[in-house]
Amino acid sequence: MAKVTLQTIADRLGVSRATVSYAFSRPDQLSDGLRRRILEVADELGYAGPNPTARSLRLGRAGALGLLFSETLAYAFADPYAIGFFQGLATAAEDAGVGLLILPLPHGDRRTDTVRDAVVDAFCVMSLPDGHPALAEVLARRLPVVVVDEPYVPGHPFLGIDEPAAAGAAARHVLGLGHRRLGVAMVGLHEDGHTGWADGERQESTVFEAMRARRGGYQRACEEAGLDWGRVPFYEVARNSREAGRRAGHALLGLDPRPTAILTNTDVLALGVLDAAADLGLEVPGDLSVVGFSDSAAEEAGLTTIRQAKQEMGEAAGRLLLSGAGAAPERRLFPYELVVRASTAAPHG
Amino acid sequence: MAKVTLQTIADRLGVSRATVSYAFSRPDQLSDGLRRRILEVADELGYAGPNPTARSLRLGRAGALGLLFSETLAYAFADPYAIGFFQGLATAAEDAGVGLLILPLPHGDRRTDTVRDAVVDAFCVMSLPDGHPALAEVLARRLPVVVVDEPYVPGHPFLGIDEPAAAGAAARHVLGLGHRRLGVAMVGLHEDGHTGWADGERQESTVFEAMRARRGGYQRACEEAGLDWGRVPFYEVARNSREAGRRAGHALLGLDPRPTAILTNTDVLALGVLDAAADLGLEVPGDLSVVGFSDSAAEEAGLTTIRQAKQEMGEAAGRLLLSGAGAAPERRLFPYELVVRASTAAPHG
DNA sequence: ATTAAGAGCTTAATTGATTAAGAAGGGCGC
DNA sequence: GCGCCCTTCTTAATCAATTAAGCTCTTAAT
Repeated sequence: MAKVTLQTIADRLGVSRATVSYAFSRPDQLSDGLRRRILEVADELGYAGPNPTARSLRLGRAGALGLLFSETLAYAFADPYAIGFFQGLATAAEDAGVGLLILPLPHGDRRTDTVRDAVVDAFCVMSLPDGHPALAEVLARRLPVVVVDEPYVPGHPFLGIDEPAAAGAAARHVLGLGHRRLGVAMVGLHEDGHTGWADGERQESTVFEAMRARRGGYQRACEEAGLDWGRVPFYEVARNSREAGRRAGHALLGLDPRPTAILTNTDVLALGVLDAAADLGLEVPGDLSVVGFSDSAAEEAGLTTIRQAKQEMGEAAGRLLLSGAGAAPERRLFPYELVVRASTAAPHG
Repeated sequence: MAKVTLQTIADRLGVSRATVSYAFSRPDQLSDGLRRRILEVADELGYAGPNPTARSLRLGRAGALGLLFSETLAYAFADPYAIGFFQGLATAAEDAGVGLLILPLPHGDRRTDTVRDAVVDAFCVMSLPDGHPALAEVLARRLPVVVVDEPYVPGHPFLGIDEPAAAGAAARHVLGLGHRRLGVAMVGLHEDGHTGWADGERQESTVFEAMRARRGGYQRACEEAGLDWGRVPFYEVARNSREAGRRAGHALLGLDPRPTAILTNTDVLALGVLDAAADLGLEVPGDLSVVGFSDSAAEEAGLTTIRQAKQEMGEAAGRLLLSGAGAAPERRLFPYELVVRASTAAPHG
């Protein structure tokens, strides 16, 4: 079963390759009879149809959108925020009839062949740490690119939220309720897999721009409320999992004096903190207030959080890339919203 | 800014195109000096690197796995079972350093250009209804294909579970607890968007093979227990959502006599049934037993369900396709397991 | 001095299509 | 009978690479 190409069929019928091509892609250029015969022979020979790669080369379009995400794919699919974004992006892709090519970035070994070889028309980059080699590789491809959340790349469209403001809103909410002993649990500051207390230097050396900005928002709000940021306990975890959140929760709640409010930079982490509180028999929000981020897993748990329009962002990213105007260097900040639920209240006492 | 190709660089330097190609892909074939000069000029001209499409054409590999799913992508990303499967598939893709191309199947208009044009090395097809045109299109591509869950395509590898047996286990569980008044709520029987009671004919004319098999498993178990299947109320919903499950729940629980146990073919639906029970002030499992399917969203809710190894299935599918032996017509049934939690108990007597 | 080996580059075939432009033939009006 | 248009097909350029094989020189060994 040798390879069957347009030429094979052409030879068999004694017609030119062009004719066979027309039979598939431009029926009006051919007499019905010949066309039928061509399709018949194609079927007989087991022709798989015009080779998409060759077609793509000739037409100069790939029919796919590339998606880059900082984490392993298994992880990406486990993150409710990412999933929400994917949904939006997929909707845009679907409407345009193009595929969505999810590109793995081998963690550890930092080869980026997969970016170099991706047959796509544009790239959507989401949450890459500063200086990640994949970003350079993407830019080298000179295709339309839009970056979501981080990092900001001058000259390319950017989609995100006003991170410091959003984080500030979360912090001011609990401060406004009267809390003075805050604790912070954050994931995604570094890529070294470290879990534990983070001092000022570690906090600021974050390689994830958005997380850095978020932290800055917390700090600013605290300082405006007269708190000494240096005294706000700050726990860093390596993975955005409920289990990691629980660990952070235990660390923070084990302090003396115990924080009365804990800020987290993801909902998943916040859920873990709630678990820790439950472990210790603490009432939420009576003994402890908890704030999440992104409104991705918060509703059922009654979690106060910052809502982000993740689906809208995904769709906007897709449309921007597919509109061709994908290169317009636009910095678009989406609205966020503090959603107050049952996980926050004034401290007693 | 005209297009820059290998040739542009070659011309500029007065060397052959082959030389420039070697500079990128086979450094050992070139003197260091020339190679450096080539890379320099490439940079200067803004060369985007060897064109992946051309490369792919020449090398005969796409570096991507195609994934087909019956639903809209936004929906696929909302389905915990699908997500679990994706995770596994993505892990395999990641290990092999290939991308995962998610292909939208425009719902409604049934064009399948996207399948025809997909630049992939193999296809993974998941849960397609009988006779869906996309399947024919996939088979026409003559690439390695593996089908997951449905439909079974003779001559191609198939991955799934023993649906009738698994469904039977779910049914026998409640029957064994002493329930005699069962109700069934199922999604994904037809594509006509119908929600309501399904008579025998509608039940059996299901276009989704796996769901048909599942239903058969329920029926068999009921009949073996001496129940008249024709009297078991069967409610069909169009979408796999919690809201749809609640609707089904209300329909079933509004019957007189009221069922004491409800079987559902997804966990999401089961959660909706629990909502309906709560609406009506019914105790679970005291007044009502509920069984889900897939163990995709069941743990937190304490739902009794059938656990499927979705991640393992995804990984197996990926490895099968990437091993090249992807054409081996294997029919592999994965283990399932009845997980009994707090949503089922004996009916009170 | 002669030959073999090796380094460094070029030639040319190959991958599998699309499509503008041209050519051959038939039908029609004048 | 002549020119003109239309249909139907062919020719040939093009898309952007990879790579086996061949050609020149050096260099080293005999």
